[in-house]
Amino acid sequence: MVRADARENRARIVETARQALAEDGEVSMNQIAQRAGVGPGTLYRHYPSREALVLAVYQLDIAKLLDSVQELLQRHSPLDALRLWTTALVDAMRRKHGLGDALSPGARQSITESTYDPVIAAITQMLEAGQDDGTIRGDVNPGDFLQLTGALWRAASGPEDRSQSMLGLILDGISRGAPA
Amino acid sequence: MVRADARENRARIVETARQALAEDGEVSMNQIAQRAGVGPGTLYRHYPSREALVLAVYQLDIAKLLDSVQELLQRHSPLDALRLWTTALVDAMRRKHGLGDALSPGARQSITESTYDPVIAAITQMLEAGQDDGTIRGDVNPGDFLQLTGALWRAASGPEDRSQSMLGLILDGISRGAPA
DNA sequence: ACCTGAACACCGTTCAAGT
DNA sequence: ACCTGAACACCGTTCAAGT
Repeated sequence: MVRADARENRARIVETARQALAEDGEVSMNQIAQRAGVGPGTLYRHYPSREALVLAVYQLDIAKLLDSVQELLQRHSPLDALRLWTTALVDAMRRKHGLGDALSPGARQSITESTYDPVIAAITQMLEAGQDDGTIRGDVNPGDFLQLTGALWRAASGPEDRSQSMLGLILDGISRGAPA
Repeated sequence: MVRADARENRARIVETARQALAEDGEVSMNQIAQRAGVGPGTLYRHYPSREALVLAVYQLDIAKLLDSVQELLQRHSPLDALRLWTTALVDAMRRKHGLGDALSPGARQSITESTYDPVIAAITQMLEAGQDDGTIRGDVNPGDFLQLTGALWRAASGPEDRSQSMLGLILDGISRGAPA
């Protein structure tokens, strides 16, 4: 039986860690515990290592990203929604890789696999919105788009971040009116 | 006036750090000091921060790399020498970037600039050796080759390391007999 | 002019004691 | 069933004391 305070602590810890890690990727575990208003022992009870915590944060990031699709499509054009969403996705990928060798290869792979299907679904949804209103070409494959996202991440992690202009090129390419 | 023991300590510290960091990129400063047989204070007298030390190691790496050209050309064919040398260069680039945000952007840029000319000279030397014995095309530009090296580094730092097969493609491309 | 090593504030992590 | 917080071994870094 999981107690209510435990459930609330758990949620507050990830949320706090998400903010703290966004501000400074090197915040200490004790600082996160303090900001979340729990003892260090409680933090470790829920997330037995730094790796486990950052992994949970990444999964929360992805979950929030998936939830954001609806709102983005309501407030922006499909192309702009796709641009904002992809930028956020690349940021999350960078943070995951920021873990460096602290993350076991197996864990990294399994998390990537477990998020593949919902990510494809989100991309599909935005592409279809653009196809419906005629701003995006009908022959764009969601898997291809995700593949290009990998290139964006590599560019963003490179010597100088050229990912925004690259993303601009890609979005031009999938726009209706662009040559096939 | 710089004392003899100071000069020796300095040299032994970088060399020790080079080995220790190669074995484990997260060795502590105190461990390095102990392995080098000096007190932590001495380490910090010569290299006032972790960043300064790793920077010095990187410069030593590059220096050793430049010195190795002669020997590589004696023991291997020009193409093999170029392959081994480029692989080592990409490794050094990866280690430099492994510093992450711990390295100030200015320091990273200035070190890259200061090593540019000698690196070009080394590449030129190996290309010319291959042109002399007829195994490398005569129209290969050293700057172009170095540019491609950047792509290799990005590939090596990516999700799966494809840099060796990419390097193979590049070397095939500059071989005599390959179409222009 | 340089080296030594004890010391400082802090790190990630653990665990006995509580409720 | 869970939380607290003192404690452990260690971290990067400093600095008074020595030679």
